[in-house]
Amino acid sequence: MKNFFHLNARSGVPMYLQLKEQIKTAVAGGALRPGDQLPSVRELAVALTVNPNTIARAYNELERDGLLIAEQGRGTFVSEKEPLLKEEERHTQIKSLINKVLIESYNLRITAEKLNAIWEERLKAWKERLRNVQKGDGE
Amino acid sequence: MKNFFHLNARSGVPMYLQLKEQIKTAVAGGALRPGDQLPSVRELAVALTVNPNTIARAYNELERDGLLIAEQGRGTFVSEKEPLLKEEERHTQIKSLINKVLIESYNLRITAEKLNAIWEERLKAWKERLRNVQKGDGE
DNA sequence: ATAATTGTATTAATACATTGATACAATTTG
DNA sequence: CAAATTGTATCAATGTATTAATACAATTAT
Repeated sequence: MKNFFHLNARSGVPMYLQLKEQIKTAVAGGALRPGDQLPSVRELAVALTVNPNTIARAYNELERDGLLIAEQGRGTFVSEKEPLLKEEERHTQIKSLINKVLIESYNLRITAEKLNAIWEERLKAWKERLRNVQKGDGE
Repeated sequence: MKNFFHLNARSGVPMYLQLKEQIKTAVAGGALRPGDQLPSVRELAVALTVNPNTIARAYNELERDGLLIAEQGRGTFVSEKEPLLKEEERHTQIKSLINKVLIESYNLRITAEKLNAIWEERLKAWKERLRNVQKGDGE
């Protein structure tokens, strides 16, 4: 399996968190699809020259979040199930993230109008990407 | 001065970070306006039953970000200046935050359409709030 | 069956972040 | 000018997070 991932031991960000982010991005970007198998804990540990526990921790937390499924003896896969949280909870989570954007935007002196323009631009790019993913070219 | 702030020592989130968030929210929400003086390091430390250094750290980091201005012997105030970062950098920062929203939204199985609906609702509420702040009723 | 491969659990070493105690420095107030 | 008030700096104590070493358990492959 091709290896999307790369860790920086001196970035300040814990390596297991770096990996989590990269997996989430790979799934959201279509590079990893539901059902896909991830590298084994040991294989990836060797490739990234890090302790297997570091990989396991990232996998574990993403399983807890419902994004991955780990099966002992078989491997770890991108989940094909619905997320664990109820729709309302998921909306609450997104609203909270959006609030952070609004507050940060205000403190950066970005007007609501400019912010909305940026939003529309990013969302459009995102939708375009989703279309391409559906056609099959993941990343 | 009325005290907007409250800290939870056992929340897992460091208290100086809790305070930073609350100050940023208070500024963005209009409860604190440019030029307003914040409680002194000691005064707030007593009110929140925490070490003065904890308050000072939050103030310091927000000053480094350009949100506050501290003057020895005088006090700490909400900045009236423009932010330190260039416009392009500020836009980059917001785009990065928006990207996080998009990725998280995808992994939560929220459609782009639904996400946009939530965005428009939140933005509308935010604009409404900004209008009220301009009229003077901060918080 | 046995070996190999996978994820899991336990424990420990280490570094770092957080908070506090205390003293210092600049400005304002009387 | 002296006292009070403000932010700043330094140092130490402590807890916690991160990573690693190692052994265990389940499944698959031979």
